[in-house]
Amino acid sequence: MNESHPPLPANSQPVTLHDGLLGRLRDMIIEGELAPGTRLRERELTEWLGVSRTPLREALKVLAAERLIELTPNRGARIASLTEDEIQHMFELMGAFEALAGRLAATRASEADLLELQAMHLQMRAHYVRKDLPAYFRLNQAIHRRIVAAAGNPMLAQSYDQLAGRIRRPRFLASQWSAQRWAQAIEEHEGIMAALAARDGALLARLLEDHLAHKAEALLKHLPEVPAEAVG
Amino acid sequence: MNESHPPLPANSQPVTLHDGLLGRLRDMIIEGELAPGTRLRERELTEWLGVSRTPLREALKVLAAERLIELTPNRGARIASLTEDEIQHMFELMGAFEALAGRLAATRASEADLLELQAMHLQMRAHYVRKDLPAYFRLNQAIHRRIVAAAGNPMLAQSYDQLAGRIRRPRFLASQWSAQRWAQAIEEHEGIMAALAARDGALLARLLEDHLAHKAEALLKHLPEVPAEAVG
DNA sequence: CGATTCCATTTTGCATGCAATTTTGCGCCG
DNA sequence: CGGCGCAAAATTGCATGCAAAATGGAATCG
Repeated sequence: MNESHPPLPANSQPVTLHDGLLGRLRDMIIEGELAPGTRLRERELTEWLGVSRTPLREALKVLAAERLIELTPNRGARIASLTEDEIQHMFELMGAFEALAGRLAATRASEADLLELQAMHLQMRAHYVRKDLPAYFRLNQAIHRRIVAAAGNPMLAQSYDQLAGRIRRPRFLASQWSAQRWAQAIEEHEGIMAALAARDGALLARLLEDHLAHKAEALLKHLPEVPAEAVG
Repeated sequence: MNESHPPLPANSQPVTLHDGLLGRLRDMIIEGELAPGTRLRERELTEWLGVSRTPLREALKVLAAERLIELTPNRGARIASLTEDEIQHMFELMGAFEALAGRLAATRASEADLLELQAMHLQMRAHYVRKDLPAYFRLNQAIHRRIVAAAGNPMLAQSYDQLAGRIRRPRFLASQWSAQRWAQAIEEHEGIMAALAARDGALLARLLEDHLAHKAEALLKHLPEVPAEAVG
């Protein structure tokens, strides 16, 4: 009998049905295919996804635990919506996550981490020059996620990912920010990369937190312009 | 038809079976009735809890999402265990949570919050004098939770609660610390209360983080003495 | 004309049954 | 005596069926 982990290639293919459903539904919610407030009827989803209710219900329970949907007894599920206050609170928390990640990454990041982040940064800059907002947005998220990973604290990475998932949709929808804000964001990223290269944890933490605060400010300023159903 | 929230008295009684199970199982794991690594067989649990497999499986999925159990496809569930590294990472993250809570609570706490915390603090001190460790432990957790609540950020409170739930068992098991550490903890709490009363956010954040770091240090020093099955 | 009550329909919650995978026990061979 | 293979038993994953609750709408009453 062997108790050690099998050589799983990370989260490869989902072997169970409910796990696959979970991933698909999570993506659909985060990508914004399902608007907040939308009611999810089990029968409807089972027909659409080609499975029975049992695995679907299991997936819904998990999504509710992740707060991506709201599940009320006997009244079904609806896509969770975020108030402006909740978004503000999330950014507050994200700021603490990023600051901690910065402080840790400054001392724990490997040289390979730094090189990879530099490469990602340069490519993101290229997306900026080409004004390819979706690609820029994705790579931006990836860079921040990579910094968190370089902090070498899987618990932090978990919590970060969960919060990032919940807040991603309004962030994307509101990313039609002004060209000026975009330029400022790039500049801030330059500073972040420099602080990381210098392994100045205190500075990196401050820059990351400020950067996020600016993002929050830009988002909240543009929130009223975003379709109401998109944020709740 | 009315879309506003019904007048739910918060989380009263669980109306659904799986929700009730979820609470019971969560408590059993956190309280340590179920040792880490223990295999959970569905049939066994259903007989023990008097329900069918369907609601039980839904509850297990949620517990897995909260990382209180590990669920491997076709191979069932076992109580999650924590390595020493994971515990260390959790404390690192908890430190950031508490620091943020302290910074926010210093400016956002109401006078009622301060009064209630003072009362709790005094009672905890009484438990200390009586050397009632379990009562002290519970009230200590409650005080920290109350500070987090006073920070006025529900998202922070959520993340904090989830992490605290996962780490609570080893903390309790290792709380047979030396009398000296216990005295030091009380002293640190005095400082924390003072900083809060003075609404000095920076100081409060630092004191809370240091306090937690000391707890982590004491716990990790005593970990080897704790039964292996209790931490994994 | 608006609000209410009642009933048909829909939808959720749970139990059970079956197929597939894993685990376990035993005989067999080296 | 120890390792291997195979079959029986146990266990998990999923689908379906039934009961309870909620939803929608028409008929009724004020």
